[in-house]
Amino acid sequence: MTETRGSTHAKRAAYDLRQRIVKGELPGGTRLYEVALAEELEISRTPVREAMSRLAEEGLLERARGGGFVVRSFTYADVLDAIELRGVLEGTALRLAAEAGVSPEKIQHIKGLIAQIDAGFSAAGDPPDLEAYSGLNEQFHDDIADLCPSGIVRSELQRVKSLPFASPSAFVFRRRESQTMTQSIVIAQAHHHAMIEAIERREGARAEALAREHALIARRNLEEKALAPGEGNPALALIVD
Amino acid sequence: MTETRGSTHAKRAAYDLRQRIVKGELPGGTRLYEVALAEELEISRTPVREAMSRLAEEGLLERARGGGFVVRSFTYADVLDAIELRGVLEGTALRLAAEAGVSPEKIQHIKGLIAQIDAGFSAAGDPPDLEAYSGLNEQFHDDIADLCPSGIVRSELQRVKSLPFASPSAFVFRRRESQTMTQSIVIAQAHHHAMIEAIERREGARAEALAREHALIARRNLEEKALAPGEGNPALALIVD
DNA sequence: GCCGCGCCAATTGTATACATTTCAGTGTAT
DNA sequence: ATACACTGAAATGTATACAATTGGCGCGGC
Repeated sequence: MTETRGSTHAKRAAYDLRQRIVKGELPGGTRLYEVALAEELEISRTPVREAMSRLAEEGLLERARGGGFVVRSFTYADVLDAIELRGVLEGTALRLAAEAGVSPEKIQHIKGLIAQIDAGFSAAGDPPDLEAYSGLNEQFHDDIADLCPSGIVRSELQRVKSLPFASPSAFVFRRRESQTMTQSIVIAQAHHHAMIEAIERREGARAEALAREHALIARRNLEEKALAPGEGNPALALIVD
Repeated sequence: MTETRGSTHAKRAAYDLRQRIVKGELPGGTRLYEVALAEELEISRTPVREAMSRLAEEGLLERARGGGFVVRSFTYADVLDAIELRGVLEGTALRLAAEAGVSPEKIQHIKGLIAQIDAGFSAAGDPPDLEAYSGLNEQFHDDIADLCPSGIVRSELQRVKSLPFASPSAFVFRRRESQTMTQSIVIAQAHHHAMIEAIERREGARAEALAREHALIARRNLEEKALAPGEGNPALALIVD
């Protein structure tokens, strides 16, 4: 390993391994051998173990019986479930935010983000720049989760979002895929408006329901995409079956 | 360290550290120093690091900036939130089970557990053996979670339950605390009956609502207990403020 | 007084040798 | 044929020496 990034061998190894797993080069179920990886990365076993431990914390590896680590297997059903779970946790985060109340400044900040997304829509109604939308969408989801007063809920939501296919931006595709894809973005943006309105009005149940429905868009996009296997979304490379 | 339990030094050290953290001997925010712990446990730094990694995976430790680990801090609010989150995740697990349908054999198994708990109630209506109730209650919660068809949801629920104060049995106290405590067990058992009925009838929303309400019993027990600080529940020792 | 710089001790990061465990393969006895 | 025990290679577990980094402290300059 020359230089991927990071300051210590362990961090670089973790980054490198993470990339390989997400790209599907190390399929689910693959056992990782310390010696082999150490030789390959030209470091000793110690930082390799450290890296594997970090990835286990992230949920990308599992400890194997009798020691060692195995790449965690994700089935197609797991991906669908992870997206649904993300919706459940985002819903809980928003409900708690709505119930506790959120300062007007924070509400305005979120509304500003939503307005930025609105500004990206052309008169025709579809966004000219999916790349920009993806970034703003991710920002929106991060910032709205921060409204949740519970650190426990925030951290568990963050944990689920860290799974590469459960991120809110995982299935905003980078080019116009179909009519329904662009339509789904319009619907998603309507959800964004409704979510912050629900929080502002302290309508917890509505905010929760919206977040769940919102996640179903990602789920539907995936299902549509999976039926038409084109150039393959990179976030799906680690699905084993 | 002579022998707590486990087969390797790392596992024993993890067990030992876990105990110390849960008992409050290592309060939240405490930094763990490898050398000091290694000398204390009479092992080398390597298994100490391994143990700390495992506890970080469990969520009991956090990686500190600049390396090393710190005992995670849990506030009283965190504990309440964790219980609520457990309810949300159990609710999701039960809803998915209800929606997917559960085999009659598994339903019967759960009903058998519930009947065992019923059998423990005396004619007067309160359980003679809180210890036995606690065990059966934990078993019930474990087994009902296994009905969930989603491995992702099961594992995240398991993760939250592993926090010592978020376990379903954390606030079933070992002796009769008060009139309301024993009453709450009667109510909890009614929830148990209703939950399996909801799953059997494939009433997903009802099952979800019941699980959330059920968790609120634990939350209420804790709140009542916290107002009257008696001999201190061990599961609460790790709360920092 | 306050800021910045550099040094030093403490702590973690890394390499490596050695110990132990695991597991598959193989043989034998039942 | 199956079960069991043995064996040995391969893997992880452990100890330890050394390297690199961090963070605090004091000194000096401004």
